Amino acid sequence: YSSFVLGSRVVFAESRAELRPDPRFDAINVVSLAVEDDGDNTVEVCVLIRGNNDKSQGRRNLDGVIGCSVDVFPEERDLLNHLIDALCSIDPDILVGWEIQLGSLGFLAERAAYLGIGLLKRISRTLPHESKHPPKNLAHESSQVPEASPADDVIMDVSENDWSHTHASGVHVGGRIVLNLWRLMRGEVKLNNYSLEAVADEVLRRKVPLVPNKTLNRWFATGPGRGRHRCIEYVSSRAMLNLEIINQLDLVNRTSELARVFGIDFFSVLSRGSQFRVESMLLRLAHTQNYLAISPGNQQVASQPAMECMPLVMEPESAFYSDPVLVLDFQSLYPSMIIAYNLCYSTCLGKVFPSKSSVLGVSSYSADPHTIADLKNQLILTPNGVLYVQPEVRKGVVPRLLEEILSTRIMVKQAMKKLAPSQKVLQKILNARQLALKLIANVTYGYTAAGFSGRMPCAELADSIVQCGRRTLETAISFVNQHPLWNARVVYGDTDSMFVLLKGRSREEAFRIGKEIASLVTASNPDPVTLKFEKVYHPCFLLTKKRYVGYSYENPEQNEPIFDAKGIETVRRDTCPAVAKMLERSLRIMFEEQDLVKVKSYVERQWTRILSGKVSIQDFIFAKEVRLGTYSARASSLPPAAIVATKAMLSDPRAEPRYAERVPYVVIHGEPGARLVDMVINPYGLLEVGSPYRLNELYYITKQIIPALQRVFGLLGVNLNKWFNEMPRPTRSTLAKRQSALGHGSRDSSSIRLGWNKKPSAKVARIDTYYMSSHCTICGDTVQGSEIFCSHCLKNEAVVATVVAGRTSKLEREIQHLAAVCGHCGGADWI
DNA sequence: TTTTGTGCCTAG
DNA sequence: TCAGCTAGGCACAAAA
Repeated sequence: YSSFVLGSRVVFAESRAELRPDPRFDAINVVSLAVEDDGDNTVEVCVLIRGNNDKSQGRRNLDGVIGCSVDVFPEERDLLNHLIDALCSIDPDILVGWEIQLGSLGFLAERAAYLGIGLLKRISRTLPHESKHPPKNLAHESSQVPEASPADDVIMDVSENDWSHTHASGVHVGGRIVLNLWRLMRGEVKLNNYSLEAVADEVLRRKVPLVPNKTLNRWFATGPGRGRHRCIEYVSSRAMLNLEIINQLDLVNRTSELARVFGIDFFSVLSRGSQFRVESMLLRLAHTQNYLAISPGNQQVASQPAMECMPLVMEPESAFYSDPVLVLDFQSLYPSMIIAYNLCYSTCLGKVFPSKSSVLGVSSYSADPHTIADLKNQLILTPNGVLYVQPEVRKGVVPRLLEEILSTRIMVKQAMKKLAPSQKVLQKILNARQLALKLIANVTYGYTAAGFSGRMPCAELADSIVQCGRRTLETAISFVNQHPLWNARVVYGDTDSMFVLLKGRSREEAFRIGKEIASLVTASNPDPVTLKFEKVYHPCFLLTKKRYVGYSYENPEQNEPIFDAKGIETVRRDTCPAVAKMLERSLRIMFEEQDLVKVKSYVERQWTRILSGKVSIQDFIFAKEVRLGTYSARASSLPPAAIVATKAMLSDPRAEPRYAERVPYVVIHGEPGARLVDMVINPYGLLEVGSPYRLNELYYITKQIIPALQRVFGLLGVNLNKWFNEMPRPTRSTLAKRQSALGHGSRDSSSIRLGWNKKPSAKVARIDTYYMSSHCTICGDTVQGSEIFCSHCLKNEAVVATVVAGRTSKLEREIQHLAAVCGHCGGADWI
């Protein structure tokens, strides 16, 4: 651990026109390594450039600029060989890349293999394997050096392997951990897309530019000097970003802590599933008690009895509640059930009335009747008709494991409280540890119920856990409903939670009653079952099962409520931001003002903006995960996001989305009666100059925004469609005048595609119309006279340089890229 | 027009 | 080879 080093690399390669780099055609121009030494937390950057022989010139222009070492190689092979040497001497434990398969290390390996260099093998820490199938020619050509036969490097190391391809990266280096950072980020932060820019914004709170490969090429081609320097600086900054993100999230320490708690190795924490973690802990404990686990085959697992029990999910009384609603839930309900009722593989005596005799889970067992008779006062009967022995007879392994996990977690939490505020590192470690314990406690039930891939599931045991939980919740609900003093009613509950309506009570009273309920229900249940009083909603909407939203208060002193939504569009990623924003805003207005007139004027204002095109396209971009190759052949067509991805692949095979990558799309006007899948395009398609496409405002309003709002405000008797139909329609007069003044009036009208919008009256809103705007093309600030850019952006050298360099006809396209480089307006935004 | 199946994402 | 669970809502398109 002491010599721990992170290596991070970004590759920039040549590419042809708009295409992404392809190792079969495009040479590597720049490789940048950011190396962090865990001992002193220093970061060093090494840059390798392909260029002319004049090394001194390269150095002179680059030295000291970003504090990195730069080496220039005329030949690509030399560059790669030097890279391999550098990696071997740095000898990092972990190699990180943003996208390991098509970019970064994967690209390097593929390109190296193309040039006859076995890169992955040569940076491996393990000795070359005694190959099972040695190349036949090797015996005859003994002079051949190992790296001269790199073909298997590609086939074995960068091959298309379903599992490692979709879940890790498929790129392996012996003795080193290879991290595919974007995929790890999916589990760390919830985002609409997992580009480096989006993650840097979320994690580091920093806007970073996205410069297309094509632009990098142009910069690089200017040779030693400013342009090439900018290219190198950009590539290096991307490499360092990887390290910064990892450090900000404390990824390495947290993963190490998980590895320590579960007793598994570092990479398995990231690459293996929950079963592996549960087993690691369970088997270790089981062995100390002289138990061995059974190993049923796939057939056995598949043929175990079906599970019959379901958690309780109440149908909520859908309504707007202006009275306080309490939210209480059982803490770690399933682990509590396992402990309280001694539920375990090792304590189960089977069903009282078995449908098939002597079957228990994946195996067979029938309890001896005499034994059962002897134990008759020491048995536990679960609500699904399964017998278990009491802990006095035999303490189960799973209950013991969970008891230890839960009590350790309490100890860790207490230890955290005793820490001085200065002990931040220890604080983080202990916090990671208690989270790991919580995590493992909650998936232990899943282990017993793992049907598809389970290594040791047990249907009866899983059913007992669920049904005990269900009975506990049902008992609590009727207890609350029947209590004579509270006048309370449970209006919703899901698995382990209760929503209690207190009609006509104040929030203060609600907090008092909430505490009472929690302590009485806890007292009426066996240890360690605990009902926790979580919060008071005041007011709230209950919509359907698993969908509700309210203003929440966690203690009586709290004055500012928290907007708390579950399951609705504001927290979902399968709608566009416009829907989420409008829904949240109107809910807040409703909660704060309790006045539908104000809600109505808000949504009408927004609809007007949308219809007049005064909106940011960003708010209308959908982004959904795409898993090409998994779609049903029976279905009529692919989902919209998959359509967009497939289209992109037609012109550039390297644009294929990674498995489960989120692919963005917008909905545009189409032929009347067109299906949705015929009206989706990549968002960039809308921004191109002369684009015939137009955002389908009516689709967004009538198919996305209105239904979402209707589900909420319909509960108050509102008809959103009526609101929309009776709303005065905005005219696009300002825009139309401007266009006709430019002589652009109807040039493209024949190519306008029309869909929902039956009247072909709308004009094309194109980027060049904004040239007549009184706003800066880049940042939107007001400008003087006929200026295109505001004074701030004009002061930005990078912007001006690129504008002046480009010919006027190119200007329009460049503007998309300019927004990314502008230091004033923060960069990555759309225009 | 209603029902059914697929896909996606979330709650717990 | 490798893979915790179920319930549930909703959009969409095709079949009934």
